[in-house]
Amino acid sequence: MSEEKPRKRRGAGRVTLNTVARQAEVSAITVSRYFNQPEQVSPERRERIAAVVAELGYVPNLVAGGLASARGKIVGMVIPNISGPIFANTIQGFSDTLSRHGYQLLLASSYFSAEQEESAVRAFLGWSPAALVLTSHFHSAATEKMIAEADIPVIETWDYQPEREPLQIGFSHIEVGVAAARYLHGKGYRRIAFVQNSAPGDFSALERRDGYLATLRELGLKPRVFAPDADRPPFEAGKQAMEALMNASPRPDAIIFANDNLAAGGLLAGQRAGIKIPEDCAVLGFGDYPFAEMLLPSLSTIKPPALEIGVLAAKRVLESLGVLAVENEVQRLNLLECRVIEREST
Amino acid sequence: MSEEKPRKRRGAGRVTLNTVARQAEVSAITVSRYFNQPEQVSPERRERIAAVVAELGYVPNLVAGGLASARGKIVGMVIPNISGPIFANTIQGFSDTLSRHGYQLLLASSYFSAEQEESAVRAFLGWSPAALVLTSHFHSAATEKMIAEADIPVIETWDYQPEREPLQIGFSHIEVGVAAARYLHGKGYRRIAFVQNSAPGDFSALERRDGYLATLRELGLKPRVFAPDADRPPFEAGKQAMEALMNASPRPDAIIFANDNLAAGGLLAGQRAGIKIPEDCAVLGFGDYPFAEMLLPSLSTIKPPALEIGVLAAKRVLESLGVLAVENEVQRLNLLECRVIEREST
DNA sequence: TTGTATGCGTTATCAC
DNA sequence: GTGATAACGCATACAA
Repeated sequence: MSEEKPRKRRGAGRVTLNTVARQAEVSAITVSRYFNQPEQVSPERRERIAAVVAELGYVPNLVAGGLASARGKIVGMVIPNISGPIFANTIQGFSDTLSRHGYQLLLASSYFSAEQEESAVRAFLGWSPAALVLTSHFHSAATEKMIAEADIPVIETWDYQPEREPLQIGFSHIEVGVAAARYLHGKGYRRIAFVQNSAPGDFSALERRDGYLATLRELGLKPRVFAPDADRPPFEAGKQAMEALMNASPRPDAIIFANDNLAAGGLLAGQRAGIKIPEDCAVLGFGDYPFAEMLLPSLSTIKPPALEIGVLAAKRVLESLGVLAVENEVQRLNLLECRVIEREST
Repeated sequence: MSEEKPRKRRGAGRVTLNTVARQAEVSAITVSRYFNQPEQVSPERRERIAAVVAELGYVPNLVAGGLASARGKIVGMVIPNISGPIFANTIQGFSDTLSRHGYQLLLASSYFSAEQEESAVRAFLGWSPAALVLTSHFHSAATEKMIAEADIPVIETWDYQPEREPLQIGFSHIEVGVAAARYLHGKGYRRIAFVQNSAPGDFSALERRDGYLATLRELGLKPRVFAPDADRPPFEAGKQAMEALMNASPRPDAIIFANDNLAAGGLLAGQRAGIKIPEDCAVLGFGDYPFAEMLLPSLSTIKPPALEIGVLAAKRVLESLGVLAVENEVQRLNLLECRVIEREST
């Protein structure tokens, strides 16, 4: 009796490729081809297989496939924090684009910590992912080594460093700092301060500061940087900064915050202290978080291409896997634009 | 020469368990135990193995392990949308708790579509995940069938339906509707309206509405439900609702919005139209999105336990896998609380 | 505590 | 276009 299923140790009675093959009266490899290169299977058998697959509710075991091919249909992504209002869009765009092509997203967060990133990358590599997507170009030495040896596409997002080897999708944080300073200068502000992020590992924010510093010097203005206490929650950090700067002399007439959370904290603190925004002091953020347009006054900010980064990263991954046709020529660098969103606070 | 590596077809020259075993002069299974049950390996060999692992930079192949054990250290999660301000916290809590115990997160979004959820579940099952986490109890028949046959823990989050079999972690949306109506009634409002979500698949929001309806009838008040156009972006849907309701007669003196995005849209539209909030009309949201406290007037809302849901879901998963000790007795239901956050808009 | 034999479900290789 | 066979790298079962 071919019905007699031998008692297996583990996946007892599970429907496998062989079950389907037997029932459709073809070989296992033909069923495999039915899923991976359907055009190589004759239409007649295709139908037979399709019927059996539907009847048995067969789901291909991607783990076995991954082991056999040493390349799983899975892509690892490490992001500083999942719930952050900007990165969430990147994840969304990335995940959706991937899954539309049969790839799955393996996700972990690093909280701006190189160690956490390293352990995430290590864990991901154990799944022999088809590709890896990281954030920024700041990694531990061990991470650098792993990705160099992994022999899979690695993409760095939210950053742009021409001299680096990995494919990059993002923008220059230094240029954002430059653009912020120039924009405020163009509006007539002259005592422009910069408030750093309170998260210690956010090196990209420091690059924005550096762009600001260089630009102010270039313009012959005196830069003024305020650093909130490390690890202070962003709203409070913004408040702390605003209070400190408003009591300083000379008092700034415009403040660039490292991100919108800080800016919102600063904005509210300023209003509470009776400071008119933007008349007494302009406020500029970064991120264009959803609430930016809902504040009173609404928050001027610099909008990073968060969703585009995710979508483009997925496209580049799929391209380098041969799943998607390559757009134009192969581009090693993918520089996107940040836009200044002018609202009421400047 | 034992150095002579035979040319392999696929993972040519890759460092495997056997490479480590040979170099450490132990058997492969001992190295396997070193990773999975270290306490069963003698300290002396542990050291030897550790040294070789570090030297070779060996990373266990989780794909092979998953195939052999028919249970990967991976957990699938389907969430309506990743970038939504509330679900993001659930993902964050879930992912972090999992990864702290060596499990990885496989993530997909459904956009409130049962079909997309189904295809995500199907793809996940191919990875033989250790567990599956879904949102709400609304699934397609095929999904129900798959999770019933999968023989792995399945947890439903953001919901609570006592009669259902799967483990649930969440709260009763009906009760949220009840609480919202009772709260406003308690504050003296009598013409209380409800604005539905514009996303058609958000059935949980409809349950909140049902709770509202039941309560208003119970209180002897006349309910009034407004449904914005389907798929209209939330801010605009809120605006549409507010404008429609303010021109209605009798005009409501309080509005419950299906979520904070709608509420924010309504709030701004109301102010623009010269309506004083909460004097002319109170506004209550749901979600406690980050911007809620930053609006002017700040938005009263109902705060769901987003982060806790994620953390608790991960804990329950790990418990049922035997990774974590079970808290107290095994609980099939995990009912969490939503709190009314009273701010200026009510 | 440690080791041997075997199989997990698929795909690469090569032959037809 | 189709199939037989041998890996892929690890963990289970059982023995020592």
